[in-house]
Amino acid sequence: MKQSETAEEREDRIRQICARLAAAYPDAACALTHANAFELLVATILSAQCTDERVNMVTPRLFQKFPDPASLAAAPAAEVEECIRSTGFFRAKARSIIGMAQALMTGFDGKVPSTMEELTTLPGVGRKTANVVLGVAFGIPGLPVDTHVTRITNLLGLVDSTDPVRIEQEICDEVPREDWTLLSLRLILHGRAVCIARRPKCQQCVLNTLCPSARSLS
DNA sequence: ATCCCGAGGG
DNA sequence: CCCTCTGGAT
Repeated sequence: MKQSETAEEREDRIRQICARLAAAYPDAACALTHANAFELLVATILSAQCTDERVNMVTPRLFQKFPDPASLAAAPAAEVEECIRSTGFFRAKARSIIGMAQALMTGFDGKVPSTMEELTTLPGVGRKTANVVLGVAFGIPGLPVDTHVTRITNLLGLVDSTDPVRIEQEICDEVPREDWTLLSLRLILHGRAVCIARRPKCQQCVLNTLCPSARSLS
């Protein structure tokens, strides 16, 4: 049986994990196509339980028809639903983005707010979506915890929880603030390319020797 | 805990 | 067929 690592060993392992991810994904960036904070907010809401690639297929037409909060706030639900159908959860997502746009118009002068407290008052915007917008659009450090971050941090033995808030707190507590946003983006890239949920490619994983869940052969 | 919901991979 | 995809609201 492997005994639990000391605080120092853990700290060092986290540093190495961050370093190897940085080397593997030096140019990590948000993959959601967007021209401004409003578009990013819409795209991020649409990305729930859906690949970013598919979101990018529907947003050009959506933003052409509804380019700003004012037009989206006044959009017929059926028309929005038709635009975003292929992203799944289309009725709930249409309700969310239209309601979000209306809330921007009535409460925020048509502008996307830049605080966690304000963002999470918007329909369809939870902590994960808010963290994406804060980090990518406003450069405010945060750690969006999605399905990939949840899976990988648990496999790595850095956390033992599926509670996003708890994961965010525990990881942020041990990683420099300026690295939070990129770490999240890199974990997501890693989760898509290597540490795939269904069948992790442990043989070609740069975190192989740092991961208690790694298998040497499949 | 459950629902929302389409699309692609294995 | 079953699982998963940058979740959030009830």
